[in-house]
Amino acid sequence: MRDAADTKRRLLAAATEEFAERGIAGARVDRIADAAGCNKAMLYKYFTNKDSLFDTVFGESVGKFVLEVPVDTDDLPGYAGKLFDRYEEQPETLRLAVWHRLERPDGKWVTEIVLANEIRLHDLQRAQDEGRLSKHYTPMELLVLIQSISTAWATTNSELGVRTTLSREQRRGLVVDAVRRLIAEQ
Amino acid sequence: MRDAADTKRRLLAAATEEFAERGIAGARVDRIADAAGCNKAMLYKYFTNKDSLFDTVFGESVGKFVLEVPVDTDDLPGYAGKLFDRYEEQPETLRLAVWHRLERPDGKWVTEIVLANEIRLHDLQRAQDEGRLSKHYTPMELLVLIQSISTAWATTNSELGVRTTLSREQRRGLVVDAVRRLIAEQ
DNA sequence: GTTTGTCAACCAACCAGTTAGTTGCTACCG
DNA sequence: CGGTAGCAACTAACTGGTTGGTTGACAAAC
Repeated sequence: MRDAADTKRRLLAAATEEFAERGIAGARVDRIADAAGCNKAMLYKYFTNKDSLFDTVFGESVGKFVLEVPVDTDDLPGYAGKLFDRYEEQPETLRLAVWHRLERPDGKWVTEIVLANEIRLHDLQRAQDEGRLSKHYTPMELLVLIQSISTAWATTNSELGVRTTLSREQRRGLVVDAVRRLIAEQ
Repeated sequence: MRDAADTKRRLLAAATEEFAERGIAGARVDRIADAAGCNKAMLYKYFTNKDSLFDTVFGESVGKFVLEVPVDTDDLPGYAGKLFDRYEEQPETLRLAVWHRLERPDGKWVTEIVLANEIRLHDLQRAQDEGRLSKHYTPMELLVLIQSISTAWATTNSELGVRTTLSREQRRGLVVDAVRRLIAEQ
């Protein structure tokens, strides 16, 4: 019954859900503890406070993400499609990232993101040097474009009435096709 | 000295800043009243509660936005550039929209958005019918793509270390060029 | 018996929303 | 013109409930 590691894991899972849903200011510490089936004191023992709990949750979320969706420099449209799939299946990742950007603008940079990004930039650069990838955009420009296009549907305000009229497969198709067009030679 | 309309305007201005900065859950009603230089009770007289104050702020922000940035179906890259400019110069608009999407997912639809969107879709459709615009993407797909590309830089998490390394003009150039590529024939 | 995990109860600060009372403007009356 | 009644604009202080964070007592494992 007594399992510190498991308690910690349950707290993290509950916190992930709560933060993804409501953000930092909207999240309630009591609700997280309740959902984890344990006491608030545990939360403050394992994570020093609300903000640092969020940071842990976000770091963990990003860590999983970069492991699970590696960039394929020889198939950027396919990469964009995989990003799209991941955001569709686990929207918490994206929501946490948006909350992070809005609510912790000067929070410590998550090293997982910085490192993963440097590797991606380097890989793209090499693909361009070796002639496997169009040089029309710089590696950084490519990353920004692919990122924004793969999250296009998720970040569109619902007023466009868009979510309902197109199937997931159609929306995915647009993402893949748009990236294909961007990196096409000429 | 006693000017109801002006008090209301000051409250709206203060609320816009506070909500854009901190979102709904993070905003403080006292802070808004203080910044507006008036009493909290005034806020509750003119706007019934915090949520409806946010709705008013957001509706007003969107209303101004759609008036100031009309779509030009014959120059979509230029339209994307204007969107980019507007988001650079008045980031509150975009921030409010993101807070809205995160914190009021089932709030009432802002009619300004719905209407403006219908008009845009219709205009794009006609441009395609008259052969002035590529039919590769549907009007709705075009809107979603243009929207996401023009906000690409603003919605990229700072971990990419991107904001500092490229000038505003360079970032704008990318947005315009990407849209140009997407709607190019062939 | 000592360390470690757990919890109920507690606290001070905070926060959205209310109320009872005051102030300044103005339209009407003499 | 001078006085004043009425009303909208405004305010200070309060309320009931919530929130992040703490603590001291107890229980289980070793």
